[in-house]
Amino acid sequence: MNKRPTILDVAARAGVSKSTVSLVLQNSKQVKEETREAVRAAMAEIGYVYNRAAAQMRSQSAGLVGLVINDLRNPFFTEFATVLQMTLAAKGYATVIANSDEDPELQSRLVGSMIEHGVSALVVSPTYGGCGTTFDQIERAGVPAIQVLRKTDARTGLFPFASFDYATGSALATRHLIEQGAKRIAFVGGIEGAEITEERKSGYLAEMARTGTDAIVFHGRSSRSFGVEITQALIDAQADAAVCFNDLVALGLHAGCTRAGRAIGTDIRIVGCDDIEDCALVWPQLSSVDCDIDGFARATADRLLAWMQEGDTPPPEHRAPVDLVVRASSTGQTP
Amino acid sequence: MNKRPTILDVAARAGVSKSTVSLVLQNSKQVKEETREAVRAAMAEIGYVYNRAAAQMRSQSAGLVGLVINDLRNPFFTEFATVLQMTLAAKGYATVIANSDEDPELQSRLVGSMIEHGVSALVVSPTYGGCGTTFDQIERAGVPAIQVLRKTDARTGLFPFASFDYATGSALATRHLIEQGAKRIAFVGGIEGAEITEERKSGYLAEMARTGTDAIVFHGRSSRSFGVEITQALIDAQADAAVCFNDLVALGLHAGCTRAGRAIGTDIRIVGCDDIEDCALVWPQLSSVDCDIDGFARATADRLLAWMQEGDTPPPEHRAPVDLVVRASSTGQTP
DNA sequence: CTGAAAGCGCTTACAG
DNA sequence: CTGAAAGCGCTTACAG
Repeated sequence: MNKRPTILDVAARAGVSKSTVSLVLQNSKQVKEETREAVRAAMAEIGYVYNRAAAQMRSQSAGLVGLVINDLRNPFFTEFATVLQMTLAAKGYATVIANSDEDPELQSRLVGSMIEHGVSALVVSPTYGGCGTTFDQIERAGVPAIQVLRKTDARTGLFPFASFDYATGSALATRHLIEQGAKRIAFVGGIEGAEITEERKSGYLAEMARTGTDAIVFHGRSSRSFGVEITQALIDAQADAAVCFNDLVALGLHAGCTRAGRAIGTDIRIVGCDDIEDCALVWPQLSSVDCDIDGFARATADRLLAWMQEGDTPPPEHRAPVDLVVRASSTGQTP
Repeated sequence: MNKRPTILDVAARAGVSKSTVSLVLQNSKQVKEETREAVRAAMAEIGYVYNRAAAQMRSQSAGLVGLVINDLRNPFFTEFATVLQMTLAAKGYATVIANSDEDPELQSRLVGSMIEHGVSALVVSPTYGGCGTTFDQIERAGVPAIQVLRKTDARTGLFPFASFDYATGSALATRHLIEQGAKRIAFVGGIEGAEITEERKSGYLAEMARTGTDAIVFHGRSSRSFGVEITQALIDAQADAAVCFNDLVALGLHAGCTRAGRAIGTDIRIVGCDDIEDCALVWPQLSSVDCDIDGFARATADRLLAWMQEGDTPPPEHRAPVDLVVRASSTGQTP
């Protein structure tokens, strides 16, 4: 294979100088339409490919955005990553995606690598604990970065935070269960002490306090398997309803109750959180707090682009609204 | 913010020449241990960050691998992407991940962008149809690329293909259902004519032919929602068992049967394919053809690294073995 | 609107 | 083991 042609080859072919070729590459309007066409034709003829490394070196911008996610296997994050990536791609940015797998040390290495690659900005859904290094690193490199869905660095002026209004979401869910006649409502899932858990729990606790009912809390992992495992404890506690930390826990509980022969929607009412696709695809269908993750991902991409390109720093804290989607798992009414 | 320090600054600080710094960066053993330490210390003191764009430009290698997936939201692909990314990260490669969303035109643009970014290799799970452009592009750029899970370009010498032995998998599933006493076994899901569908179906058809039983085939999308939708058609066809194209279809069918009041494992026996995590987390648990996607992803990463680094071209076609995991959805025996 | 020249921060032979 | 020099393929002022 020959070495790749450069702008010099294109220039020779088109009979112009290499500066002109460079300007065409940047869509500068100082170049006459005819010339532009001629250059484009020359590029096509000799199979020219743009060398971004060279451009990046000179212009200090790579057209690359870094995305580091604490758990990429979780479908909620997968959806976020996918939509963010596709939105950025439509604007000409490639996305380096990495899963930190809840490992702060790995997260820090990944971020370091992305900085070396010259990412123009970072989006981080951080691990809990040990994030200091990571954000200090980002600060030193001077790369714009936003924290999404989890806030682990308090400097939201430097690292703006965007998430959903989860407290309202769980309050809505709890109130709905009370209206359905539930008497013993449990909160299930989420690691105790994690900011997001406390936030989602706060709406539940507020409603329980308001109605003078005892709170029943089962903390744990945010996975289907935790939902399955905790089912018996809920039955033992005579819970007749559950506000779950997220849909995975709710779906696990759903499976656990089916297994235990408890009628979902009557014996036990379940509400999840995130409204992932599976909620509408299990039977009975699962009620959930709907977070418009596609819209959130697109908005995040837009905020990031405005920051990178126009220098508009996003607001320190943004909360996207949420919505309760009522289905059979909390009403017992199968459509 | 000051501009970032370069190797010249490091060299000045450490009192050596910039060549020496460069050698330290590359872990060359021509540098004395003491010198190496001094250089490292200098880098830490002044907060040096390696500039890969510059390195890439000179050395023609970016330490970047491109991954293009036809459907990144599918948990099977998500798992593949995640493990591949993590394995490559452990070897010092960053991964640019993109979802082509089954759109050949988008796929071609994404691949073009990755080539511009100077990826050292590509892993593609291609869209069906219109892949010609994409692979021609890759060929012109001379970038090593492997096709995974779907083969859309016949030039497997140029673009080695790696997948699972799906035909054996569906044959195993079908034989198992026959042994369980199923009389009317359907094949459910998968777009007719797609190579992977035909491959999975072939094992089923072979077993049906071997036992002289009529085949019942319902083609369609590979999603949960298709599984839900097709349930009634299966009931109408008096099917008592289903070999599903994948787990998503099987899980949709699972939900549909629960809704319709059909006892899974007795009235209707279901086997999925891929053995994603959810199979063990629904009730009754779902039997499935286990594809060790983690192992496959790691093996793919290794093959890719050997190709990039040693020039070892992978074999034109690789088939990873599969395994039938029997659970309650096909036996009716709840553990 | 186009051309000649400098330089981005590294790596790579080549001397010493 | 270390230093001086060239060059990777672009972009960016600066003239014309």
